[in-house]
Amino acid sequence: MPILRLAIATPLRRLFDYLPPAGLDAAAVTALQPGCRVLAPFGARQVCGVLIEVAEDSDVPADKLRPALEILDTAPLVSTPMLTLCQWAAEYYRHPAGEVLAAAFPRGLRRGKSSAADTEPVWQLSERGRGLPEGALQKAPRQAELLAALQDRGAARWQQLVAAGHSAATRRSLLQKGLIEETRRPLEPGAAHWHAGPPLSPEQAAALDGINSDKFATFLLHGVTGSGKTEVYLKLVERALAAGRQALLLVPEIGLTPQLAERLARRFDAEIAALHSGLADGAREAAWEAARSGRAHIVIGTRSAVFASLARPGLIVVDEEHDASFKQQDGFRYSARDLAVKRGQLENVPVVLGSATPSLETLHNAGAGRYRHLRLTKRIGDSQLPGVDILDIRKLPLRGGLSEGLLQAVAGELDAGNQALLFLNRRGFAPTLQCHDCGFIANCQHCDARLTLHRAAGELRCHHCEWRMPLPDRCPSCHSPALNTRGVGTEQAEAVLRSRFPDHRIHRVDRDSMQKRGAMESLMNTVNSGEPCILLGTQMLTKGHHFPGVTLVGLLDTDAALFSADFRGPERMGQLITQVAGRAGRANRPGRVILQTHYPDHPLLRTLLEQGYDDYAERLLEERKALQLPPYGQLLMLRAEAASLDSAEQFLARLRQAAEPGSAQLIGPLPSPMQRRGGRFRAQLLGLARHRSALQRLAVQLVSAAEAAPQGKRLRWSLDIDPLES
DNA sequence: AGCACGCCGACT
DNA sequence: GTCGGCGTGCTC
Repeated sequence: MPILRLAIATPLRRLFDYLPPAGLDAAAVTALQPGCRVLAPFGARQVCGVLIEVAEDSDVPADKLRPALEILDTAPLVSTPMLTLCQWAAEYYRHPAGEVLAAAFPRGLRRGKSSAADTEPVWQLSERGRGLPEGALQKAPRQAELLAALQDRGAARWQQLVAAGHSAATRRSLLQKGLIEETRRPLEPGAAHWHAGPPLSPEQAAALDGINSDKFATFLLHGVTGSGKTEVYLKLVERALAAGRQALLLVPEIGLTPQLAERLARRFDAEIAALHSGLADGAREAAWEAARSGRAHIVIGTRSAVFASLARPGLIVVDEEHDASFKQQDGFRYSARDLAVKRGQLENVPVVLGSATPSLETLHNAGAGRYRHLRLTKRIGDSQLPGVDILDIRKLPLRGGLSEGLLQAVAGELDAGNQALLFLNRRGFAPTLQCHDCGFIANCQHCDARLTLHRAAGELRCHHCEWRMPLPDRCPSCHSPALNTRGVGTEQAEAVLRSRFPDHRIHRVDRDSMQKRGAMESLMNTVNSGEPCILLGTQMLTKGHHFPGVTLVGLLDTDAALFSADFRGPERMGQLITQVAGRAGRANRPGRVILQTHYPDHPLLRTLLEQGYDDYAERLLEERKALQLPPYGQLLMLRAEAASLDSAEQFLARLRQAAEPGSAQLIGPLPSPMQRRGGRFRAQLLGLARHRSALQRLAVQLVSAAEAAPQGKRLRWSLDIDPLES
């Protein structure tokens, strides 16, 4: 008796065996293809699982096997390489296969909804229509035209007919006469067309030349900001489309999707499917189906799009590959960048990782010859990459975090008709509220964190949980009215800039000011109209956006990054400063970057600014090597969250005891960096290994110990392979 | 994760 | 007497 082995979306880390549904003969069962969805009873409910294999027999006792209810698809909804990728990811990240596969489906299809994507509705001549004598319908020229069109084309999508000028009224008349009919036909991709873009610079041409494979190979496209990486991507997409294949482009944030999509749409007359978390279920399903059926020529999306099946994959691009948003930070903690590379291998297509500031992992892979390293060192046009001026702000008076020197530089640019961009990675008015009389500090009741003052909202808010409260007018502890703020957020800097530059527009760009949908796009339009203005914002401002009119970039306070407890702190700082600085002086205007700091002689800062990101990264790699940290060592992190720190730590201590780490090393349990968050206490156990295999063995042991531990059911725990935060 | 079963408090 | 609280146990 053949057995259907299903992946079911449940936290249980195993596959489930079923008997074939009643009424299916043995031949039909063995012909079933993995990747089809199967409806099956699961405990007291019905679930939709994915067929992984048709097996000969089962280890499960025969009396426990239940028959599946229905095979939902005639053809696999997940392509074979994607099925392999999901199983690989389940193993690698030690995550339940059913949940990994669930990530590969849009919500509706995950629940067993039927997929109509294999066919599309088309109009064609009916039996009677085909038999109509020549020259009929003379009194209805519109109908005759539509009839003739269908005669020529055979069958056509209604959209195509509308585009050719036919109307719904004409269609209705012909339908009533029984001359045409609507049927469904298998989906066929339309032809893609495009126009040649601007001529490539010699460097771009050389890079394009270097990415010379239509088979699997990984390329690092390492190009300074403004060097025209996107243009190289477009040429690569062109190549894939010319070969009749699809291109997948991954970007870090939703905000970047419309921009790239728009640029693609301008170049390509082709179907472009966008996949990101901001999409409603219906739109998401449609885009996903367009990708899977092969109708979409280009698929662009965020992290989760790495799981979108493609009928004819030809290229995978990961833009801004260093960006942390490619790593999912909860639940199934995968790295879309790393999976993109694995996917390229499984589908045998080239993978291009692009960045101005590549991650140390990627640089290391390139250095080891696993990735081909292609460089773009020059900016397009004559524009120069600006140097960074350090502004020593020790002992200087600051207003809203701004020194007089920086304010004057801003004034100079505005007077010259230019735009200035100021970067402050802290939203709100001030990060701390303190009583001047008794020293009381407003802390969150649920987290080990200070409450941020939001003046416009008249609130204190926690940036780590949902907690917020009205701004008190007296100290809650000693009732003194002498409440002071400490530190500066974007809201405060904005207020200072407004009073200093009343005649200029100041655009604040952070999560609070950009809540409305389309706010970013309308801002981009205003700013790119070229009017002199000040842009003030957080990270949001730095990711990929182009501001051609910006000639001055100011970094108000990046000092905190110099003293990060996390070993990745310096890497992130280098990427951030380099990325922000890169926003200045595009097009043909020279740019200038001013960095305010209390530590002008800090060695990290000096290396970065004097030698540039590449040498800086080289130095960081040497340090990582000496400490055997990634990419020279492999990490895993087991986190636990409980009602008390004690129980979280006890749980982890138990796991540590149960594990035989072999050559791997275990550190902890230790309280997590922010011990209490959202009212729960967090602790962690870090695993370090020289080799992947040792880390994998450790991961297996820790997970089985966690599942066996009696406390395991009462507290929340999670395993993070290749964690970004430690 | 769901969902059922099971054993103790305040309601018609 | 029952409706329902969430502890614990299972899912091929």
